[in-house]
Amino acid sequence: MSLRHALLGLLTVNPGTGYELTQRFDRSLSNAWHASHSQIYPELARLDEAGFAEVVSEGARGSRTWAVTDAGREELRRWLTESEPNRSVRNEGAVRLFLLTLLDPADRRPVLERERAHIEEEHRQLRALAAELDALPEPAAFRPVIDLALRLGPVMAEWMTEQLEDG
Amino acid sequence: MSLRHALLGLLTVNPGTGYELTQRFDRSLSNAWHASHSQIYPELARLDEAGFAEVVSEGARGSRTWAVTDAGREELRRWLTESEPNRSVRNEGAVRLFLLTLLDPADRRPVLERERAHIEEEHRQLRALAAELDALPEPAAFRPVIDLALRLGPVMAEWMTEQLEDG
DNA sequence: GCTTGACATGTAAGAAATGACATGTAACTT
DNA sequence: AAGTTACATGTCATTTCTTACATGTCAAGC
Repeated sequence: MSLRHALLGLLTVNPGTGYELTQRFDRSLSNAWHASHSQIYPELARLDEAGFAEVVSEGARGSRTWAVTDAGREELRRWLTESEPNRSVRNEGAVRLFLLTLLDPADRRPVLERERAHIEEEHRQLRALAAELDALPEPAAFRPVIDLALRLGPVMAEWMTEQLEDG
Repeated sequence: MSLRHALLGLLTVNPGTGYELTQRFDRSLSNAWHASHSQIYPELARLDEAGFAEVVSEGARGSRTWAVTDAGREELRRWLTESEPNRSVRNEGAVRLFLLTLLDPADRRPVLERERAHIEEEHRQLRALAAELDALPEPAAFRPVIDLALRLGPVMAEWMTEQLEDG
């Protein structure tokens, strides 16, 4: 159950409300997983039931701040170190890249250009995020993952450029 | 609906039975999408209903060979060129990589090593597939996508090596 | 002749995910 | 004072996916 552990992970980085976690999911995990609030709220309730997370404070507008428990931290550790990863991937963009080779070049070209523009835009946003993180007093634990993403982007963009030249 | 179009795409490459398509899904699209036969058989029936695919021959053991229709090819083209890609990605491995930064180095190390080994094994298999494809009389349309994957692998492996050195 | 494994197709229950519906509060702007 | 936007939490119907159940054929090896 990746949603459960992703949530446990985000809560380990920092406690937060369901609303906030929904946003953090999109900002930091968007290249790995997606979950909307309609999944997150019920899952927080289940984490509570399992003893892996708990409400630590209630604030304005009925907001409830959740934090991971010791049991939750241990469950996350167990999951990361002991369970076999589920390797199955879902990436529509990659499906499209694969199927694109079936189109004739005239149809393929604009799609490839759009994809390259998208990759480049993502790269710009990642660079901005990296700069933001580097300006913080303490370094973010997940900073190296941003570096990985920053390296993968140009490789994809370059491949697309070559495809556009060859096509 | 990615399953539908992935299937349409595989049928465009080559007609095939549901059984065969299940295998091809795993072999050629495993880094992009996964579907098991229990999803594929019903979807083929739906593609038939929609006029996008049809049974072109029946063989031994009740096997039925499906092929894409002209309408199906057009639907695939329309989907690739006109519809907005769904950018949401599901990749448990990437989630794990992200969350790994939360563990202490002693726990992190063996997981990183396992991941690197996995990446390298995938790379070996991709190289073998590439060699296989290059030995064929006509070049495979999707050959360039293999090249992209072959470039991404080493970047990930190197990042992991660095993480192991730094940790 | 028998067994095993690959080929081959289906269904069905349950879990997970999506997208829409529904409601209300607090802060800021005009 | 009214309007807008961001904050905040939930539910529910539908769709999609997974896992298990269920059945049968054909080829190869023993």
